[in-house]
Amino acid sequence: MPNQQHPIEQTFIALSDPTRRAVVQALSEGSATVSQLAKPFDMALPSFTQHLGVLENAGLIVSRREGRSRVCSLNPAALKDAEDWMAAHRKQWESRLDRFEAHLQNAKKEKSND
Amino acid sequence: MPNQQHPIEQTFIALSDPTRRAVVQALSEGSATVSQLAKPFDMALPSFTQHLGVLENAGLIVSRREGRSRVCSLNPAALKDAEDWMAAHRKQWESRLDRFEAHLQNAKKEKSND
DNA sequence: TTGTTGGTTAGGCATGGGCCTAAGCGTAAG
DNA sequence: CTTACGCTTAGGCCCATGCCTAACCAACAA
Repeated sequence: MPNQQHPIEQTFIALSDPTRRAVVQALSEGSATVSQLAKPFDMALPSFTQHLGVLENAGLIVSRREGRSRVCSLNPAALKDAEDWMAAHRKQWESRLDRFEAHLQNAKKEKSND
Repeated sequence: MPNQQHPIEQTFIALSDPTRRAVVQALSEGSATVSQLAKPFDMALPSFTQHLGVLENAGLIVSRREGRSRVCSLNPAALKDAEDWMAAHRKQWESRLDRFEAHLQNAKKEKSND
């Protein structure tokens, strides 16, 4: 059964492999079956399917069975979650930097007022 | 010598570990020395320093020596690069979805014009 | 000088991840 | 019914990663 919880950790793990990032990139162009996705890679199919499993487990992709094929599509929500995590910390740091620079400006002004 | 190239791969690898994400989170609150950062973790110092090495190698943090301490700070640029990568693919997929839905709407309208 | 503090280097162990081949299994086609 | 296709399951190999301890080094303190 597919893991219904998709902690952000799984997203970063999934995206830390070049094959899996390439799959995400490919799927951003549109849905595709397993063998269509696998074609560009010089890799045995079971290895490739394992990568898809990691991506699906992270919630980055979803798949539906269609005849004897399996069609995969991107799930933007998981990407968004990871983006948000990074943006939150980045912005907090950037705003601290801004306040620090403002403080420096302020100190400079105070001094020129002496 | 520190790796001067920071491909996006290193960023995702770095963020795929809970200890390292916690460090990023801590550093978003402000700069800190190695031992300050290490304190919350139940881990030998060499293990922790290794994590800092991964983060620095990914360009996520920078550090300067100060006396016998080493002060680390966050580098928002690396976070931004990874955010951008994800946002690009997410948005491309979302816009495809939008066009697809518009197409469905269109087909529906055509049919009602029969 | 002698210690102490803050951190790094060296080296080793155990688990996990990525890759493979071989075999199985359900669906579709002949 | 038999064959072919599109995967998935099982199991094994190998290297990378995360963790440890022990030893080292450089800066400051007594």
